[in-house]
Amino acid sequence: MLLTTERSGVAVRARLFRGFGDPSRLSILEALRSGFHTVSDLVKETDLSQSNVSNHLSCLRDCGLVTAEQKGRYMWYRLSDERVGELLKLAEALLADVARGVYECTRYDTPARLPETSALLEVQTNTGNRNEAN
Amino acid sequence: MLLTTERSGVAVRARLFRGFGDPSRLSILEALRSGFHTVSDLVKETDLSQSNVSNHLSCLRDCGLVTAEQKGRYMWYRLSDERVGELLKLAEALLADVARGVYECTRYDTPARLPETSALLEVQTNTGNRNEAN
DNA sequence: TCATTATATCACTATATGATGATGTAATAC
DNA sequence: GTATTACATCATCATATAGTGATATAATGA
Repeated sequence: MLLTTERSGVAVRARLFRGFGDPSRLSILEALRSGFHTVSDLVKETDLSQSNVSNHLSCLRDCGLVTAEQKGRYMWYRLSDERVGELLKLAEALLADVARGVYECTRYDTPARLPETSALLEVQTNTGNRNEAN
Repeated sequence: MLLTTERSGVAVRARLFRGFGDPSRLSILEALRSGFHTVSDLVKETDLSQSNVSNHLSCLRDCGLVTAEQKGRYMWYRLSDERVGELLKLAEALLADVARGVYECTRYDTPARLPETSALLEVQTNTGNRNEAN
């Protein structure tokens, strides 16, 4: 039973989106859009530490977003499917139009984040409530 | 300065993807694919608590993924852009093919999750390393 | 008016998640 | 052989995030 999109597909798809939902991983994916990269390539391009990149790659591989192939002592990574690139592109386009929304984002008190990149990025993701509506 | 996709766009886009990257929010977005819904509609359809739904909606609105309009004492929510639906669809299609990847996922020790939905969903997202490569 | 319905807000708490640094392990180079 | 390079793994810790329950608010209905 290969759970694809039906039952409990929501949780799996959420996982998939999470793959894209981190700045470090997104940087890696962006880098891979231009083709094969080794881990050290990615370390250079993203300015992340080697273990950090490796761990994220491991996660991305688990999610099925990238695939790897060993050649000598190098591991060559690439996007697993062109639709990964399409998703990135589509999100880009979407963002260009809903940017105002993201722009305005500052829910609650903005729990403090990178001082430089910050401010505009504070799209809080919090939740809460009661269910008396039953 | 309306940061769209250029500088620091990675962080913003990651935020956008995070909007999709949670099972509860994804359920809400899925429900909204079929059109306008009130909060109470969504509470029924998703089995989440009212405050939970409201908080997630607040987050989704901040991300620009949904928009709302008040009519009387009801708030009518809908997807803000058809590309939101397209992203959901594309991810669905992608998942159908990379499902094997997600299927196999169990990184580290699988920190315990929903006993029923579980197992297959365990796409761990951890990271780590050292950077001596400098 | 008061009750009820529909929704939002928020403090609080438990858990998930990301980054780091240390270390393991192959593959090549010398 | 030893050294070095390329990468993976993992424990640890700090922070982000989601859910809950209580409460606020606004709109309608009686």
